[in-house]
Amino acid sequence: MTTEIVSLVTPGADACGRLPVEHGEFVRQILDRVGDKWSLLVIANLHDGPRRYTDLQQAVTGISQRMLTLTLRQLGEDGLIARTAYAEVPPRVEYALTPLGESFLQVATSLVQWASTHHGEIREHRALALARGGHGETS
Amino acid sequence: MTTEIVSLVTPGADACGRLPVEHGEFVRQILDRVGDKWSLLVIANLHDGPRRYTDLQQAVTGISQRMLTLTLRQLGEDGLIARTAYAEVPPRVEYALTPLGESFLQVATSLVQWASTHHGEIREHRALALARGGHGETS
DNA sequence: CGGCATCCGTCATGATACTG
DNA sequence: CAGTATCATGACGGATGCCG
Repeated sequence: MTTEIVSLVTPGADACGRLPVEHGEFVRQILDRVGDKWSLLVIANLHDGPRRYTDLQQAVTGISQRMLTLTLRQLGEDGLIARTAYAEVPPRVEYALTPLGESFLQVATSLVQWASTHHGEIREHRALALARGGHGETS
Repeated sequence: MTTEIVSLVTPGADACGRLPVEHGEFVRQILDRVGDKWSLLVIANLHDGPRRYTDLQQAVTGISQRMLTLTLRQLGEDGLIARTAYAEVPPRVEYALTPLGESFLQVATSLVQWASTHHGEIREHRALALARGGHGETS
């Protein structure tokens, strides 16, 4: 829905078992999911266990109903989370991580940890780059 | 430049060492980099060693000069890649992964591998979801 | 060759309002 | 409480053309 990949990388760029870039097609699909603004946050907030719609909305803070609903639906369609609706008087719906979702959470976690570890370096680099070419040139 | 985070998640959602969601701020910054359309692909194409501008443009296939330049600059500012310009008659510029960039590549690789492993499941789920709610509802 | 600037279309995102 | 529908916007990305 969001993208329509074609080839992405040179068709002859394989022969290295380290990063199967040729599979860019589905890598991009996954990336479009993680890369979007909320998916990862929603998943992260599910690591504790099932959570309700409103509950999530507050947990993620800045998310709108629209985006929460959309993200939840996408994640559900991808099989990363499961939706359970209870036919009670006050409607209650819970979302939980599926096994697939949990396996993804681990990958996501390593990403987050990398970010935690290196964001300092990155910020330094950014500041440095900004100081140099951001306004005064090299002169 | 792309986003202006504020809080992202509930300020009281810590106490769990597994996913420091409270750090969503810089996680999002990283995510905005990986999540964009090309960064990961460019980085992946650099795992081999230094590469030239035009070289990269062909390697990534669908990328435009604009996006390649932009991506390269971003990555450079973040300290993930290094730019080396040779003052030769035919101008030559090479881009290479920095140690930071290589450490990131490892994380990216695990993400790609997860994608490789589970894209099948995801596609199944998607097809299933599509078949059910895509047009006919639940009877 | 390598790179930047501009115009422009698209689409994801967010705000708001309404329904079951 | 949970979710949908509509509208507006602004970021993102692509094409083109010019400069070092």
